[in-house]
Amino acid sequence: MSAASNDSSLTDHADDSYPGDSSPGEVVPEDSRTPRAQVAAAVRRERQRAGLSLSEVARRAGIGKSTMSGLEAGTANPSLETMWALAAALDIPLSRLLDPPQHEVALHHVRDMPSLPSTSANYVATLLSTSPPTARRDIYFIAAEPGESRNSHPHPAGTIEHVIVGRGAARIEALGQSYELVAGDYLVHPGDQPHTFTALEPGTNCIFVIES
Amino acid sequence: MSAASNDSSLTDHADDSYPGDSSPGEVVPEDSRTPRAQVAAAVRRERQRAGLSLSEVARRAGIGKSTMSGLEAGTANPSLETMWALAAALDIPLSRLLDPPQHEVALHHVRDMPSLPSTSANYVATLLSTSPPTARRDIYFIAAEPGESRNSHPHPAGTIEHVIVGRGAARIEALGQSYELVAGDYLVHPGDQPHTFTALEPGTNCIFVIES
DNA sequence: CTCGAGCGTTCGTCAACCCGAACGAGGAAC
DNA sequence: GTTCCTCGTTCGGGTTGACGAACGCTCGAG
Repeated sequence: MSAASNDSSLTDHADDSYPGDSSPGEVVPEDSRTPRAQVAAAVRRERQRAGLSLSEVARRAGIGKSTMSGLEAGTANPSLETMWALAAALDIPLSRLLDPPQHEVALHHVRDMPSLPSTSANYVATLLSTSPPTARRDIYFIAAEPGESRNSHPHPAGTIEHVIVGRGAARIEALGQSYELVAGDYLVHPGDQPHTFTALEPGTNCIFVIES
Repeated sequence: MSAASNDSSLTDHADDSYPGDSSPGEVVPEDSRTPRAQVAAAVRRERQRAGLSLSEVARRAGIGKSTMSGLEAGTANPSLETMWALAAALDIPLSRLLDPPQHEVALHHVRDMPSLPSTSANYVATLLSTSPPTARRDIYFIAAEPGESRNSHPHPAGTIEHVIVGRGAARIEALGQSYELVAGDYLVHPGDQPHTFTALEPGTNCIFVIES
């Protein structure tokens, strides 16, 4: 319970430069690629980030201190429920303890990316970013020309669609209403309802951020 | 490596309607909130998605069939290395086996767009969508003119920044590298590292999606 | 029909994960 | 000085996860 009482996270932790993992000749290879090492580093990092002691986290998570100790030492192979409790105690998604190397820089040129087959010739959608497992969101780049409207196929229930016009102008009809957007305008609407998209100017493009 | 190699997600998976799991009075409650049930469902889904048999996956992962069986039945509490091997065999990120059913949708119509005070006159950022407490992502619209570069203030650790250019061109420097983007180009990079943004053409605008 | 191969489940056995308790170290209060 | 609290680590012990083997089952070849 409790939860929510966590704050911090606003203070600027500039001291995260933590030494190269020390622990010299261990029984466990510091492969940094082995799951144990990754989780060990992540657990320690998140715990220190929350400003909590090892004992305190163990208490909140309802796990033994020894478990925590071995975990941070990289000598443990924790079970699912242990990690689950730990993530809950730290109030972070579980995957934050597992996805170690936050992706680096990746540049994608629109011409090199696979465009989706579009039913109409005046509408080209490019998938920029597929949703990683943790966060469910896709990012599309849309280039559209004036002409026929495009009826969006219905997305799963609960989907939310964000539309930002980067250039040109567009009309979006959703929930029986019609909205006109120019560059910079932003519309959010439920994606599971039928809606139509129409470019109003040549060279119109926009971004779709689709959350589910 | 890898990065962005995800595909699928474009095709409309309409076949995921899998029966309500039958098995009425089990020893294990189908809480669907307990980590076991979530992992059980995820494992089965991903395995069927790969078109592999339970035995085949077990063989590839180097784990026992019985382990797989219990896992999909929701009666097991797998260890970290077991899940790691499983994810590797299925060629998916580990966290895909753990992603919880994202809760409801907090739908908020954002009509007003408060512009942020910008240090430089050639750079206007507009907060389009603030992140609800559950999902951590903000969406900004940036209008920028050529001139001085803008040094982005450091975001909290773990933050990821997506940049999509809608119009014009821009140069972004991150992790010691310099990238030039034109309309439609998409760059993702860690937001907790120092980075600079420079517009290269008049009337440049772009979208920032910031995930933390 | 008979046979063989593959699938998914269940059943013992062994190893290991998890826990509580005890330990030494470092501070703060008195 | 002493006392008390907390931190993080190291031990036995009980519980449980992982494995291999055997089971019933379905499907297709001969």
